[in-house]
Amino acid sequence: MQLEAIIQQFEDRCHKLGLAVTHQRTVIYRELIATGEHPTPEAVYERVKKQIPAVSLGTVYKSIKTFLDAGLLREVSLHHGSQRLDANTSPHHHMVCRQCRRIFDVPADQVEPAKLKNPPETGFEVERLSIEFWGVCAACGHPRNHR
Amino acid sequence: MQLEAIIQQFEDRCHKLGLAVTHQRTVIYRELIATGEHPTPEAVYERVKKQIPAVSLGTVYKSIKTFLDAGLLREVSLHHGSQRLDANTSPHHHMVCRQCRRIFDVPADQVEPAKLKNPPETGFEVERLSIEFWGVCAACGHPRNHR
DNA sequence: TGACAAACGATAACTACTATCGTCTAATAG
DNA sequence: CTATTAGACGATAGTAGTTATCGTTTGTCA
Repeated sequence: MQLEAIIQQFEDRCHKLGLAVTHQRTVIYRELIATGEHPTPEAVYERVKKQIPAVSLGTVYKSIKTFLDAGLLREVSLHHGSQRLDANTSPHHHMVCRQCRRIFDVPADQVEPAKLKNPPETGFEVERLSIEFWGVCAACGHPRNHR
Repeated sequence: MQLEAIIQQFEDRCHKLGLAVTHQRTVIYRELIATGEHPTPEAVYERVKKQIPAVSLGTVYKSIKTFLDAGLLREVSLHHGSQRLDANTSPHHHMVCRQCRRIFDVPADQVEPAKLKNPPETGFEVERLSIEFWGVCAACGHPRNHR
């Protein structure tokens, strides 16, 4: 899809969600789409600042949070913030609650193993893989507003 | 394996690695093993403090870093620290370099999909899954000291 | 076009983590 | 079983990443 069509869709979704379509939000969203990478908020801020020199870092953070809540954007990982340690030496994967961020072990033999069909020709040397089942744990219930 | 046998093994590995076996390290490691969860360094500190009230938070952080470097411990995720954003709406997974932490997309159709053999009876509602291939990217080379 | 809710920028505050430094202790060599 | 010493410790200051507060500005809708 063309970038401008994506921006159009973004504006429509904002209207539907009752979110004001501001110049800042549009530029921030455009930069998030335009970069093929997985930027940090700081990196987004640097890109946006080139177009809106007066933009505030707080605004970038607030906009990102708004987009995440609205489902316009995803996080690569649910674990940023604080480090989580794993001393379990037996092969296992994880279930992660997206609300309370609790982590539950899933023994490896309960999982149909994933693998790359075509080993990548990028020179990337895969050493191990980590499978995470994202969802909502029993304690947090099963609300409908998915991210 | 019994807890005390694991501690014994821990002390042997410390000696082999040239790491001093201190009371603090032993208690920290024991608490990491004893908790079935995936604690934050802060949570480990709280547990250790009950046994060594004078322990410093810095020591807990330093010990954890030492254990990670030595391969005595793993991180649940390579992404703690700063948030990483994902505006790519097409189904995909990730390859993550454990050195430079760069993230590369892997289209979902290149991956043999994983799934839970026995849907968990824990009340955990799985919404989506995230597969990460951990390794070393071409730019970082392929050193031998794996984590 | 005017009213108002909400978004903005500036700034302070907070959490998670790392570095520094003087003291203490585990490892070792005698 | 001591003496020596590298390195591990606790206290504390500093940094990075993020969130909260507040007065001003702006997008939305009547």
